[in-house]
Amino acid sequence: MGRWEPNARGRLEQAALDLYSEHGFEQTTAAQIAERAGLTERTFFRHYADKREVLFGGAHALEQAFVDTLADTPAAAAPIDAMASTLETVAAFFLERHEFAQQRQAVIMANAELRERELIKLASLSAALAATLRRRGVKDPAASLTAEAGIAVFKVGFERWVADTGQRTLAEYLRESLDELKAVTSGE
Amino acid sequence: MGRWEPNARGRLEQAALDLYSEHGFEQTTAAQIAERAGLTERTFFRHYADKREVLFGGAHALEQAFVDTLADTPAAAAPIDAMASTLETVAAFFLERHEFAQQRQAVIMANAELRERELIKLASLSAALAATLRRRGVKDPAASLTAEAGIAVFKVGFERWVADTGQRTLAEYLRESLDELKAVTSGE
DNA sequence: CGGTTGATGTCAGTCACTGACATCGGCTCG
DNA sequence: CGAGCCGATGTCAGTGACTGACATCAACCG
Repeated sequence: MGRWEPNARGRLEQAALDLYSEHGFEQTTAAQIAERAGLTERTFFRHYADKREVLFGGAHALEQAFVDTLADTPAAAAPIDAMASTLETVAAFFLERHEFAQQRQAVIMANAELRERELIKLASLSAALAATLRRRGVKDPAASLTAEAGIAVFKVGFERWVADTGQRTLAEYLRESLDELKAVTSGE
Repeated sequence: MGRWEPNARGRLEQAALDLYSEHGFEQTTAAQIAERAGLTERTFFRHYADKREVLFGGAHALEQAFVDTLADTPAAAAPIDAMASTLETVAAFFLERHEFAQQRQAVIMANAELRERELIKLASLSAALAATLRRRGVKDPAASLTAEAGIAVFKVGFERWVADTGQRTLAEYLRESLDELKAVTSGE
C-alpha cells in the first residue's frame, strides 16, 4: 500500500509521544515528528488533522467500546446501573496499559491545548452515551445527566488511577468514584 | 490611558462576536477584528492570548463569583447543598443576559475550537470549586465529584436555558437539573 | 506490460501568533 | 508650563501550523 514502510500512523504516534515527552508539545514541530517517523510534514497532516490529534488516535475506539457496551446492557437496568456496568467493562481496556497511560497523561496535563482536546473527546463521549441512553428510552435531561455523571466518575477515577503506582485497578477506582458520587448527591 | 479611544477590550469583544456571528470563526481573521475595533492585529494579541479567548473575557469574573459564593455558604451545609445554593445565586448573573448568551452560545457551538475553549473554562471552574470545597474540609474524591456534579448540572441546565425562548429563568433550569441528577444517581 | 489507485513528496501560500523596537499621549514633578 | 516617565499602541520581520494543487511512486489488476 504505502510508498515505503507500513504502519505510518503507528510510527507517527510513537514519534510524537516520545518527542512531546522529551521536549514538550510546544517545542516539537510537526516536521520533527514526521522526520523521526521517516515521513514528511505534509504526510503527517494527511493522517492527523493537527498536532494534538496524534495523541488521540484511540479515542474513537474507546467511544465505540463505551457505546457498544452500554447498548448491550440489559434494558431492565436503571440508567445509572447500566452506566456503572459499562464503566466496569470498559475499564478492562486499560488493564495492561497503566504505564502507557501515565506517559500519555503526563504529556497531556503539561499543556493546555492538549487538555482542551482531551476534554472535547470526553464531551463527545458524553454526548454519545446520552444518545445511546435516549435510544433506550431514557428521557432528557435524565439521559444527559446520567452520561455527564458517568463521565465525571470516569474522569475522577481515571485521574486517581493514573496517579497511583499501579496497585489497584481502574475498575476499583471507578467503582469507588461512583459510590462517592452517589453519597455526595444524596446529601452525604 | 489609551492612545485613542478608551475601552479597547470592549470594542474588540464586540467586533469579534459580530464578525464570528456573521462570517464564522474560521473565516474571520484577527486583523479584521482589530480593524473593526480601530486597532491593529498586534494590539489584539496584546489583549487576548489568541482568537478564541476574546469570547471568554467574562470567564474569570464568573469563576470568581462561583468561588466567592461557595466560600460564603454556611459551613454546616452538606457539600451538595452548598453547591445548589451557589448555582442559584450565580444564576442571577445571567438574568438580563439571555439574548447575549444565545448569540454567544451559537457562535461557540458552531466551532470545535471554541467548544474546546468553553470546556477548559468549565474544567477550570470545576477545579476551583473543588479546591474551595477542600478548604471547607471536604475530602477527595468527594470534593472533586461534588464540583464535577455541580458543573454537569450547570452545563445541562445552561444549555436548556439557552435553547429556551426565555420563559423560565436559568435558576429554574439549574434546580430542575440538580433534582434530576439526584434522582438519576439514586437509581431512578 | 500498461493502466489504475492510493499513499506520499514537493511547493507555494495564508494566517495565527511573537519578539524587538519605535512612537504616541497623558501624567507627574519641579 | 516644560522635561521626562510610562503604559498602550503601531510597525516590521519572522516562525510554524496547516492547506491546496500537482507530481510521483509502488503495488495491484487485468
